Amino acid sequence: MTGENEGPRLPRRRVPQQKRSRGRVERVLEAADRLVVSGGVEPLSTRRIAAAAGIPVASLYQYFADKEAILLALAERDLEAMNEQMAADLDTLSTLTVRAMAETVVRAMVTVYRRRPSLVMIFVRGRTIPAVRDFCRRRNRQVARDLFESARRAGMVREPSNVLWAELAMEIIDRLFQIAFESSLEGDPEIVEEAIVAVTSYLETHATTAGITGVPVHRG
Amino acid sequence: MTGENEGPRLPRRRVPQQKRSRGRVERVLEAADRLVVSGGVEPLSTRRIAAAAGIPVASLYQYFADKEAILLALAERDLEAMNEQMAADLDTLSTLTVRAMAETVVRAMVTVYRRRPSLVMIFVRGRTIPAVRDFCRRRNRQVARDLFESARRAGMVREPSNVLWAELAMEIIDRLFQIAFESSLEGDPEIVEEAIVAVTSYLETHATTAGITGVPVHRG
Amino acid sequence: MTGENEGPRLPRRRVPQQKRSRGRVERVLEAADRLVVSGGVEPLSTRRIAAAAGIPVASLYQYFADKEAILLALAERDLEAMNEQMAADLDTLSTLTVRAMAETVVRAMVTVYRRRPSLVMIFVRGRTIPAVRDFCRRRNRQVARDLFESARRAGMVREPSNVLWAELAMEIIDRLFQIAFESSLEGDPEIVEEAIVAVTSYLETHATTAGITGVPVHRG
Amino acid sequence: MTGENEGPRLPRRRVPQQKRSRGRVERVLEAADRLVVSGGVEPLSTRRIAAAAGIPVASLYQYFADKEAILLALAERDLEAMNEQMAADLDTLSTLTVRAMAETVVRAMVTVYRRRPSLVMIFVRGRTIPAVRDFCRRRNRQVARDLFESARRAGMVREPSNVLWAELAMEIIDRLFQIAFESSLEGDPEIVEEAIVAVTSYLETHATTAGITGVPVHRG
DNA sequence: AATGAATGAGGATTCATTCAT
DNA sequence: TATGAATGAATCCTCATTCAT
Repeated sequence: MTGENEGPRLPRRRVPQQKRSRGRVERVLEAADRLVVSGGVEPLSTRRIAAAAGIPVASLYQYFADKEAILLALAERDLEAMNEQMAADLDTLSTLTVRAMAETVVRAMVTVYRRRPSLVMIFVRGRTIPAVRDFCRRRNRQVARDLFESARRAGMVREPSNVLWAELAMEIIDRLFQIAFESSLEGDPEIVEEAIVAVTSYLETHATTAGITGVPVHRG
Repeated sequence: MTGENEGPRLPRRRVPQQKRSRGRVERVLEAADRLVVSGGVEPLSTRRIAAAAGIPVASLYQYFADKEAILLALAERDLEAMNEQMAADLDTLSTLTVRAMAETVVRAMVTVYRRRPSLVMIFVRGRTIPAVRDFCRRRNRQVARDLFESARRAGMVREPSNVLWAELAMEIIDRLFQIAFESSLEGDPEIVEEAIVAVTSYLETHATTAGITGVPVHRG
Repeated sequence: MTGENEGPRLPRRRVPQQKRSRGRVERVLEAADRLVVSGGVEPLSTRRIAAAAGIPVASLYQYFADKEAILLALAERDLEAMNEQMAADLDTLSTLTVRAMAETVVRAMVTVYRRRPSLVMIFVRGRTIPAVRDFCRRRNRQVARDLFESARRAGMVREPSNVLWAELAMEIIDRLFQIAFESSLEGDPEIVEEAIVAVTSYLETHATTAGITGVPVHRG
Repeated sequence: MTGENEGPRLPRRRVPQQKRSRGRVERVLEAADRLVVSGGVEPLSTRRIAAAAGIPVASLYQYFADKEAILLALAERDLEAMNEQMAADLDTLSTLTVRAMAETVVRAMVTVYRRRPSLVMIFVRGRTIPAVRDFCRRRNRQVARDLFESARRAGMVREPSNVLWAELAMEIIDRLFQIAFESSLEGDPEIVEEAIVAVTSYLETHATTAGITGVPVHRG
């Protein structure tokens, strides 16, 4: 139906590579990672990070614009992995449906969250930091747009379409993940399943019949 | 099956009346209200509140346990109004459906948010304050449980039922409201409509046929 | 000629009495005084002041709005004394001339500067602090206006008169004092004499004949 | 009495040519110039200068001993122009009087200040930087000495003469210029005129009759 | 000659809360 | 009940400069 449908594709956005000096930067990120996993995002301070990394506070500002930049760099690193996981998993689908896409995306996210506790601490539980909250909002929006574009090109979205649908869907997932991961780093499986149900049922209200019954994927 | 169905009912939970000294307390709340509406929740401080209320900082602690208590008292006052609005509006329904309940609840919430800008500032945009975030979470859970109980008693919920469904539904609404009210105190109407769609479609996946087609309300 | 001439009078401007707690405030001022006299105005810091006063840094902010306020309070205290000295000395004049007023004012200032080394450190040498510089500028202007008003009322100033003359005269004195006191807390006497000459010769260019030859003072 | 009077002469002091590498140095100075004119002297920092010049911070130290040296080099460049303006304008006088010299010098200064806003920002308004303040003091003293020497050789100064007179005169001009240029880069004309009056009247108290009535200039 | 990297030192201020009166 | 006073703790960030390469 759609002709040249190459399946959903998430652009691999590159982390903008802060300067060089790989070793020190890594040490800072690892220190921040440790601190965040053990104590959450709130009590993080430049002092603590610097101490944990074994470098002077002032040096932090060589590698990062400010405190938040450290947090976001940490998250970005892992979100890159999440992008890859999502892209790879979506690639394995031979038939696209709204449900399949939703499920695939949700499970890919869970997979990465489980592998990266600091991502949970920052991206899921860290929304009390305004900079983090804003960052997450932007990220959700971007991922939503990318997925939406794929789905739309695959003819799964009813026209006239509205990217807002995808953005809200992503926000629904995001919130349900906050609940799922609020008391465990593993994520409550029951809530994860409900997230799939919820987002699927919502998106199907805006889907074409093909989007519900299935669109075959042709790859080049 | 439903037998004695008296329609959904939200218990009017009382604000736990901080101490006494009504006049000063009111002045504090009004001051906090003003500050929050004009500047958001972040830059609020005991000093500023006290100054705006025209009382010494130390006196704040006569009426409120701590800074957050002020914020929460402010929210609670308005959430009480929201409870009433929801209860009243639900009372007008002669036929209950999942869709009707969802729509009624969402619209009641919008009504109150529009009337109370400080509620938007605190309850919707104020989640960067951990105490607020936790409070909202508890409140959402409670409202969800109350509504769920009504719906279940009305035979709208498929068994074996799970209150989690209601809680997640409420969190979906909550999140979509954050998006709807993020750039306007009026709430983006398009997003509000989508919120109704989303939460309805989700809840219908757990509803009985009656919950979808309609349950007549018998009042005593 | 002038009729009711009561001689020049400087209003005794009151220091706006920061709060109460006399003891602590005094200790802070004394500490700042010591530090300023021994090290000048530049290396002054809240930390050092607090340490020298034996109180926590945060307490500084109970008594003073900010760091500069401490410095200015110190200066103000002594400038009050200078006002009194000037007023008292001007009071002793039985005949007013431009020269006599200039000389009296200059000598009164020297008297107080010699008694208050910290005033020299702040008001004369401390102009590298923007807040101090601005404060001095305002003070000079105010004193100039007051003196000018007296002189004008005494018929010493040629009409149409311009208060700018007095302001510039005061700035001339001020600058020559900076030179006089730059290498000694006593003030180079030769430069002081020249200051009198300079300001007198300038003001006489704008004076009436009476202003040059003498106006008798009638007191009530 | 005066014999071989060749008119006042200001030695053209050479800027001591910081190292070499002309292009980069110029770029730094231009960057500093821009920054100073737009934001004043206070918020200047090596980082900002380097950024504005498009070179690494560390390279600044190839061309300048320290941060202040940049500021002073900038000022020196323009003060050289001021020397030339003063020398040239004094050269046009066919009869020397104290008044004529004072007026010529003041107007020459104004001319250059108007042409070089950065000189105003540094030399006139930049005295909150200790290095600048000291530099200005030295410069004023030097110019005063040079002019004094000319005047003295021309027989305009009463003996026993004292170079201090010239130094104080220059400081008077300097201060009145601070007032004249404090709120405008053009310099308040009224204050400029008063500066001429003030410095003339002061210097005339130390002048010979010839210095007041006029000394013909003989050029060789 | 040029520079990326590194840093020690210090800066002012804000805050929520307690307690003696 | 009311409050003036007091404070411990912590905050992020900037800066000029050096040095190894």
